[in-house]
Amino acid sequence: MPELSPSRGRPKTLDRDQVLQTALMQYWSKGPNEVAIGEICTLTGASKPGVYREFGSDDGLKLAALDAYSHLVIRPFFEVLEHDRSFGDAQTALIDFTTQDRAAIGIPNGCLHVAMRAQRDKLGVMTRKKVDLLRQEGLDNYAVWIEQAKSRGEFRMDIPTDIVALYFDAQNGGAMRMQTEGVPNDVIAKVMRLALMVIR
Amino acid sequence: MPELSPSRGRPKTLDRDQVLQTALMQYWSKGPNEVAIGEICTLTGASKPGVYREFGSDDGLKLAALDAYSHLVIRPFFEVLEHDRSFGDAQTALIDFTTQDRAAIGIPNGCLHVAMRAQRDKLGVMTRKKVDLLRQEGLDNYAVWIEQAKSRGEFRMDIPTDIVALYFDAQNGGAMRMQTEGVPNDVIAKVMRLALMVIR
DNA sequence: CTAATTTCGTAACTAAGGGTACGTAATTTG
DNA sequence: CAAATTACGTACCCTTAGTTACGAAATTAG
Repeated sequence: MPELSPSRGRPKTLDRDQVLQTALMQYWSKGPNEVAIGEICTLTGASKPGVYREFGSDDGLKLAALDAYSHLVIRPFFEVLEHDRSFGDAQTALIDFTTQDRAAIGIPNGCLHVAMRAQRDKLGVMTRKKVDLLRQEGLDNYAVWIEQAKSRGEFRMDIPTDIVALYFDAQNGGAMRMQTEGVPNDVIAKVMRLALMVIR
Repeated sequence: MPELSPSRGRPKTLDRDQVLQTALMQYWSKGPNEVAIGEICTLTGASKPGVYREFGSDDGLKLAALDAYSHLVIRPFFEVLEHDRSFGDAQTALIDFTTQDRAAIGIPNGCLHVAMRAQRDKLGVMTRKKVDLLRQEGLDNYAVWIEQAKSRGEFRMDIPTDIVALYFDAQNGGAMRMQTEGVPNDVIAKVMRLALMVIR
């Protein structure tokens, strides 16, 4: 059902991927509600009707950007936890991932998902739904990781898994907020190491 | 220099305090950028020019609301830490304060200051400045509390005070975000107790 | 009572930003 | 080439929300 290069008609010139990447970077660096569609058009040279034809609405563009973000950042983030290393190794890998030097690799500080969670009410229905879904998936990912560690005897059994999952989610959110607020990455790393001391 | 009831002229009818309280509650419960000035006018029966005469601008009204909030909530919050009880007692008092049943006492969930920090870029210059000030004051308050606990031997000396202060700030932010997202208070309390296990 | 003073509130103005109507351009099919 | 088809982008529309111009209303001083 997708329009796979129709044989007739005027050829498409709008660069979907360029618009999407630009939108993603703008939303990520400035916040999802500080960027107007017209601004993305100016930056990419696209026309407003072109963008609307491609993404349907503001909500659609934000959804597409968040989806791209989830593949670019969130998925790799949770893959760090999966690879069967020890609980301790995974934790340091997680801290490294979170506090790596963003400027050096050309990506913005903070987390688009965390930012969207903080502005949930201002988002369209589709994006909001995706935000909620990603939040739940994140908690689930933490949960399986923790259960695994418990079954290996690497984590204390006396704290419910869902509480620990919320705790990790909170630490990540806190780290991302600090980064947004300009706290240096090495300081954030120290705070995260403190946070992970609950693990004996 | 304040206009203390001028002897002449039409008497003022605008109820400053009512407008301020309404604005505070609206910003607090819905978020500082989800409430239009016109809405506050409708709710209070005030006229827009009246509100502007009293508060100067949107920025001025938000500043006044945040200031009221700091006296109503933030100050009492940090006073919990001051009263010379043990570090452990102060911690449980802090959790109780944070996770008390808001609906029962008629105050909104979440924290206006945390919400404003997340929307910092959308605020006017005056409110933004106040937000930053309150953040710094908060960190300072945590710091003196921690130093005190250290000097009493109630807290490990091997972690820098400023790191612990950022950690506490992050936990509070996380708790407030959970509350906003609808996590039940008893669950939040459990997460906070886990967070405070770093203390020995 | 008149002038001076202070506040009131209706009815605008203005800018920003999401969204689209519509005429035009570029292609393929027959 | 004509018809059908698909995409393009200028120039709007419309709503929201912050802000104010301005004439009327209340009050006191002289």
